[in-house]
Amino acid sequence: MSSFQGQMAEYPSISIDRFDRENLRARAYFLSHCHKDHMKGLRAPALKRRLECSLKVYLYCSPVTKELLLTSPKYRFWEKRIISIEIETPTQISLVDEASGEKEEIVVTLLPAGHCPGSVMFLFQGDNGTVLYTGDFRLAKGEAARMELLHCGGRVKDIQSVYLDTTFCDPKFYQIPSRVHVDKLDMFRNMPDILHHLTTDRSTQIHACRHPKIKDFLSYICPVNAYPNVIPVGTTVDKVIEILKPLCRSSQSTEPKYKPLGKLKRARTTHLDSEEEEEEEEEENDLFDDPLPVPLRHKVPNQQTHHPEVFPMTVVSQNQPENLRQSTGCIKAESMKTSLWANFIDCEESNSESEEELPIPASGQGDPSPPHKQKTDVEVPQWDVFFKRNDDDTDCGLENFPSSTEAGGSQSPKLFSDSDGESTHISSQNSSQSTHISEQGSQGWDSQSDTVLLSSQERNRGDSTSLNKGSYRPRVKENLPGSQMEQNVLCPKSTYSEDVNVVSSAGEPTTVSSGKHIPQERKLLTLSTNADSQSSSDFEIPATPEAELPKQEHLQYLYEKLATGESIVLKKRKSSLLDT
DNA sequence: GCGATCAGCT
DNA sequence: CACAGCTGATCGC
Repeated sequence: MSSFQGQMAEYPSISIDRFDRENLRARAYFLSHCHKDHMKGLRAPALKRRLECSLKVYLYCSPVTKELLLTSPKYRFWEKRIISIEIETPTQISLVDEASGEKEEIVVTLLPAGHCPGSVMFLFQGDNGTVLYTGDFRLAKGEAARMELLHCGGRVKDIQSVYLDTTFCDPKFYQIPSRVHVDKLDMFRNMPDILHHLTTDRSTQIHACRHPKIKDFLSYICPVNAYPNVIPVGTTVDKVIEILKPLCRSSQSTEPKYKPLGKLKRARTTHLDSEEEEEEEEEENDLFDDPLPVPLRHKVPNQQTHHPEVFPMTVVSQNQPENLRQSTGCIKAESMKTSLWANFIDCEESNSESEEELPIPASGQGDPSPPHKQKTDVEVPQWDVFFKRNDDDTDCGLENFPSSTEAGGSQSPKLFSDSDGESTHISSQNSSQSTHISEQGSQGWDSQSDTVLLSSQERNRGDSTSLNKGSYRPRVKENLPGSQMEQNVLCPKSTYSEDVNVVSSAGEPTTVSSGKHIPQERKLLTLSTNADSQSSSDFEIPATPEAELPKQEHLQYLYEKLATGESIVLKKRKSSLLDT
């Protein structure tokens, strides 16, 4: 059980995974994943009343978590107060004290946690430093190194504090609980991509074969402080802290860690399944060489960077002929308030592995890396992209918010139809199973202009897909409440509008982030680029490249079963995929 | 009646 | 062993 009380020392005005007691006064809530032990107080009358009185209070989570949460009638009252944020898309949020009017800006980036569908870690950046809340995470060694958004300029960001899940802090726990099957498929009814890979058959549980060494993660991040969220039975907070202390900055060399993310990524040939390989690769690739490995997709600044210190953030941008429309925006680290963004063009890197290409929407891969490196290829995104995380290097920034990259990558195309308004997109994050689903439209959000997406990955969204065609159906971004919510991508100001904040014209469909800033709105439409094909594949969840794409018949079968309430037992992906 | 908590079980 | 969640019992409001 988590011992975390919901608040972080640096940003006490926000509450994460706890919604009771002191947390009732939070200016914003964050839910890392949809597990009961992280939802304490989330449906309590006290919080319900709070929402009724405080119209500016929202709950931020990943699209998948939002979807899962809202499948329960007990949490439906949150429907208009939940803002989903795409994975790896730095998003600026204004924390307003409704009583005093005091406002604080913070940028949050969701990073896949690999714990369960939709699970994320939260990286917060603001005036009080950069802090990381891991929630429950299960990342293989090396995965942190592949998260661009955890890096800036090729090295790990300067993280003040890490609030982490220390469940497996004890050396004797190397095995992840093997239960992975789900009891109910219904909750995934709106996420066919995920559904296709689930089973209720306990005998065919997906076995987690990674060996988390919650230690590896921390030593890599090397924060100033590390706070254990979970104190295993039989131990004490002090003991856990003692274990963590050697991994924190004071105990490590002060030398900056340089990790060529891109290289790592490139090297990686397999995804989930081969963790070990990943690990090895990682080790091999160490630093310095080749700082700019071949980027999977780099975003190149398409415009100039405005601020020297700015780091690229990805923004979906206008249409560029090629695919990448994303531009990267940059933010200056310290100046969140004024965030400056620069646009970058996203370049894709080619992964060596070629697989099928999924039309990935725009790519999001941003390469955080400084403007210098980049290439602009315009190729179609490759399969790997979906499965791998990009490790581009990055940026920093508010530090870096590069990433959209993955986002892009991860955000994969939408699969199923857009037809209903809800298209689901799942991006796969590689190993981590986190899935992202873009939400559909929720239409009616109220406005909230406080959220801004720094980078947009929208493209990923299926939307983008449509965009290409020009047939883009305006998808509203649901996340953001209402029109305003549009997330603005933080674009470099110059490029786009200045304020990041919000914006959208009301009424208009907000496009996903990227579009937002685009001057004329509807650029989105034009965005096309990225998105391209609708073909985006659906799943990203499968960790392995060979994973199969759900066939129409399979989906049909699933839907029928769901409709009739029958249980579904699927074989896991190992089965063949070949046909698609 | 409902929520919170705990134990037991899966 | 831990995880995540459900069920049932108990207690308090």
